[in-house]
Amino acid sequence: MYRTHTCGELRGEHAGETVTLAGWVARVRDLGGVIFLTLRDRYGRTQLVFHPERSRELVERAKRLRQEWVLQVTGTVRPRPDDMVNPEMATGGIEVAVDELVVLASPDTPPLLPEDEFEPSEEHRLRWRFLDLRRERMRRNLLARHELLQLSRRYFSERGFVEIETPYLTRSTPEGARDFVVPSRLHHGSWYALPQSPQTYKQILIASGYDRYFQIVRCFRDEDFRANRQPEFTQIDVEMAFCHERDVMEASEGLMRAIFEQLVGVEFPETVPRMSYEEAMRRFGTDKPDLRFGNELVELTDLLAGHGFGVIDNTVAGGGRVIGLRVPEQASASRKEVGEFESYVKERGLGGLMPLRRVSGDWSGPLGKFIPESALAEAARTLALEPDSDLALVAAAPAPRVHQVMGMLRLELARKFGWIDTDRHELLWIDRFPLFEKDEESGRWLALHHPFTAPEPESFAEHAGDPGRIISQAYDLVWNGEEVAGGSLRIHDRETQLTVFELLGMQPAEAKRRFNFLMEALDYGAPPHGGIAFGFDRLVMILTGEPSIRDVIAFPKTTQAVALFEGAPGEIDDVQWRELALARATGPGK
RNA sequence: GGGGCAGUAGCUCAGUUUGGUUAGAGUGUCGGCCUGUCACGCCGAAGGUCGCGGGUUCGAGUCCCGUCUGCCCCGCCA
Repeated sequence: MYRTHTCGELRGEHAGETVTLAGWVARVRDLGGVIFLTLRDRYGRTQLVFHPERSRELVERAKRLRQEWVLQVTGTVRPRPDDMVNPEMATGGIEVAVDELVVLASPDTPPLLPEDEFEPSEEHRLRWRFLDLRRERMRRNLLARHELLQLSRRYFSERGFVEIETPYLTRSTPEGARDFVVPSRLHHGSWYALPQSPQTYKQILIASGYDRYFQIVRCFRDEDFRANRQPEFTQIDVEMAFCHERDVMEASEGLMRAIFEQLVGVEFPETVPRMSYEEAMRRFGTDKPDLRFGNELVELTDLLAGHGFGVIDNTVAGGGRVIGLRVPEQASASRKEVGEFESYVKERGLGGLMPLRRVSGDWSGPLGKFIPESALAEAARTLALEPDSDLALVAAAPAPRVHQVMGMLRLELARKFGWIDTDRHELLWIDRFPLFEKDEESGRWLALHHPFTAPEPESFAEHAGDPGRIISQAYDLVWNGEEVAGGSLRIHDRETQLTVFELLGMQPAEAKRRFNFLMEALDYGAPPHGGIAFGFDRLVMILTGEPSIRDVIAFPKTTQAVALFEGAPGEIDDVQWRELALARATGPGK
């Protein structure tokens, strides 16, 4: 090796030893006589000293060193003078007095300086990713990711789960997200699809008798991207045979316990609460409520309707609801501030937002004008509104949109007013999801989770004629308002699976064509089974506190799905076009 | 598909509201000084397609139109 130690390991106990280090120049402090230099590698940083009394020639050579040069140095470890100890540095008690210097690389000034005090633009960081990855923050993130990968593998492996890889070249599935597709050279006109998840494969593995499966696996979905969504992302995919919901949840909670205790360093809750989808939507307007703060949605329909206030009465007559949200200590919010909250909900499809507050004994605003005192007082009690202190924001609109938008407003207010205690960690399960939801455009029923999710037997029998009311045996795990895992018990018999396909508008012949491989597996002895998949990147985001998924992935894509560093997607050459029997589309509509 | 923010020196930004002399700062780079710094300090210099294209104007970084790129949000993401 080029080194005897790393830049992060030398301490006082090494004093007097001759060591060899290798790394990048973080900073140079040339004092004219003596030169200090911070050498960096992924383990840490160590101060080097070039002293004229030790070697004038070395000091002269050290004068030419610049940031990000790669060095190998040999020297003596010595304790720093007492008043020169740097308590900020792990190695701050020592320094290495250099006797030999080898310059292993002397690059030009790099376009991105990893030690820079400024945050480079994201475009620049992605273009020069290899330099960006030298930065302390990215080093920390990638190492946290590594820790979670290892912990997860260890956890499932030690509990008898077998990691089995499944294909990346697979067939396109009709439902769900848009597929990334790959043309076949040997079968012109046929295409592979990259998996949106290994869902069908893992169910088949269960039918094959691998009764506990897991895989840390890449998934691909060609949709629009966000701060927490990438075209390719990683899941911890888990499946179990002979299990109930509770078994999958316990296995999942075990992983979360390990994460809390070993990586986050907080105590794991005695029980992880469960909440139905219906309750979550009603109380928080979302299926992934953030429980680190309160200020829940408050149902005011019955209190505020029927008093002759047109805005409310007309909405309620059309089946709408009136929802309020308490904003503590904002009774003095200006018209402009309230206007900003109103535009926030208007941009998201609500007609308006009414402030409700009692200041010096008077109810202000349109609600105060149209609603009788007694109803307002009751509404204030329901909201726990403190007079002369709190503000409430009230919206009347069709459900469930009014809940969803007020839920978004709740999060927006939490960010704006700092309601979130970032040291808190709140987990909960959301269950009893509807099996189907109606696609507004086509009017068709779509699987809310995926088409292999088992319905709850009673509701399946009871609501055969009303698919919207069928409840599924699906569950999501929510951590601090992020959906970090989602799973379900699966259908394990052909009859139920065909019925569900049919409700989704798929005839048996079509179902056979598309999913025959799964149907056959169900025919020949599939045990009851279920599973879950964790959004691995999102777990790392929460662990590191990063707001962007791109900051926990070594080589991510932009929101336009472009890799700025290596330049993907890119052209293919004419030979490839010919071999794949592809032709460029021309003319309008291309 | 829709809405919003941004693009000026290698990098991070000011300047754009109200068009007007030579487009500034910090940092980095280069040169000089400095023997205990740790974002070392001090002095000096070089460094610009104001994203790109078009328009208005005597004159455009600044106003108008178009376009590209990055980011955020809604829709979308079983």
